[in-house]
Amino acid sequence: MATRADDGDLMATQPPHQAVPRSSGSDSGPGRRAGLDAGEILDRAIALVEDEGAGALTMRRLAAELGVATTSIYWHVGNRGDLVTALVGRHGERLAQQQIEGETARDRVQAVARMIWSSAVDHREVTRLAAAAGASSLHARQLELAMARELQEAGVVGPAARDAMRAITACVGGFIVANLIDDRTPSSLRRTSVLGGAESTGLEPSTLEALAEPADLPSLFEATLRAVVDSVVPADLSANAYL
Amino acid sequence: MATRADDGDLMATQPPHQAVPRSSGSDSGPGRRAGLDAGEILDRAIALVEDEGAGALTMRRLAAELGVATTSIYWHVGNRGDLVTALVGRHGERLAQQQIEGETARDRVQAVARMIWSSAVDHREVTRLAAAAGASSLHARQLELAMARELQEAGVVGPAARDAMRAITACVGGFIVANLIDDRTPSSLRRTSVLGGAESTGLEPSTLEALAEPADLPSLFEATLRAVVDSVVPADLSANAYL
DNA sequence: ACCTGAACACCGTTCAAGT
DNA sequence: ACCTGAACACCGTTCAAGT
Repeated sequence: MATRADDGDLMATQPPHQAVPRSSGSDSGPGRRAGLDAGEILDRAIALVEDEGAGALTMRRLAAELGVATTSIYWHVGNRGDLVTALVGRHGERLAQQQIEGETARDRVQAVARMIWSSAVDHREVTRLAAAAGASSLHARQLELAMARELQEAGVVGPAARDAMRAITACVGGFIVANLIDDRTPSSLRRTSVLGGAESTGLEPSTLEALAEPADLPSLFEATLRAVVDSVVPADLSANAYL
Repeated sequence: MATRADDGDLMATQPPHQAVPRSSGSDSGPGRRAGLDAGEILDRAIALVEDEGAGALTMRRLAAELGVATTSIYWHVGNRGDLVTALVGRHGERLAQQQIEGETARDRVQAVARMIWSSAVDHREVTRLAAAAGASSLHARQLELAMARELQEAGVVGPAARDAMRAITACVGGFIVANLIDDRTPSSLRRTSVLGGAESTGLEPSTLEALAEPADLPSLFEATLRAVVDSVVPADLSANAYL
């Protein structure tokens, strides 16, 4: 089917941006420039997002930041979708360095859940970008794998481990989204938006008043995740090994 | 401070789009046109989103759909942010019509959680739009109020009711987001994306294999929400009223 | 192999002008 | 009171062309 020269030729002019990790000095030919590499572009993009918000990440703006033509980015990392995916993945790998602590396996599973949560809080703009791209799970990938390892320690393996992980990370993700929204919503706005008008809600005044106040999400997170983890991870076997 | 005529004059030429519900025939003057009203615009926008996806909702496209100049929309409903907010709120009110069933208060709380979930599944594009605008909570507002009422029935009032509701809706929201992402991700893509390369993960093969398969989110949702609701809503008092 | 400028097809929004 | 067209300042993306 394929004539021998047909795709070997295309590689140079068609969008490459997949392999090209510019490893060693394999190309020191005459036309060489000091030049960009994908890593530099991604690091600059991460810094831009962290400093000025997810909304600041445009191809033109990033190119200006790098002192380069907009179109150069396409050559190295592909289009905006590819850029965001690579950026989120790269950032996510930096989140999985911390030590996991806890007595029981349950504690360590919850410790990983807490790490996902606090990573998101500490890097909210990257988190926002990842969420907008539907790449939250990619962002937390390394931490999710760490959670899967702790689940295995607790005796949860195979499909059960996947289900446990998915249930826990879904809840963690929900709290993260809630937190992202809360810190964009000025409290003045919340008060009036509980109801559209003044229709009767069938709620007691104390409840109505409480709904206008923000919740303490960090403690709610702790308590709720404790319940979810406990429901999904069996009690530590070593604790009652003597029975 | 304010001279008497300064803002009365502005009302007509400044963006109105707030009150104007075009109630009765209060204006049947000479220059009157059959014309738009905000409700028609919002309904058309909802239909557009449900038919062609959240991405199809642009000011120009919606105007074309209505056979009207783009700028007319601004007069009636304001800018795109206002449009989305109004649309999501309007759609949300249609979601709260169903009957809430369940023996115990706990069951009814969970029934409302399930209604939020299945509404999102049934109207995923509006849900996607709401999520992108950070308006998920507005979308579910009426159902959240219904949940608060059921919580009160269960004896949870005031700040405790708010906290219970926020914890439950955070988890529900997390499952909804997970579901939105799952049904955009072709299964072929999932398989290769579990790992970046082939680094060792410390996971057993059966777990690794399970992670490449999708989870059954609806049943995971049921089981997880049961745990969350139980942890947050005290057991029905009437059940042991005789003790 | 790498980088560029010009061009295209979109966006949301404003505003003076019409009736 | 309502609706319009023109214009502005942005986007992401493609592509022929340079070195």
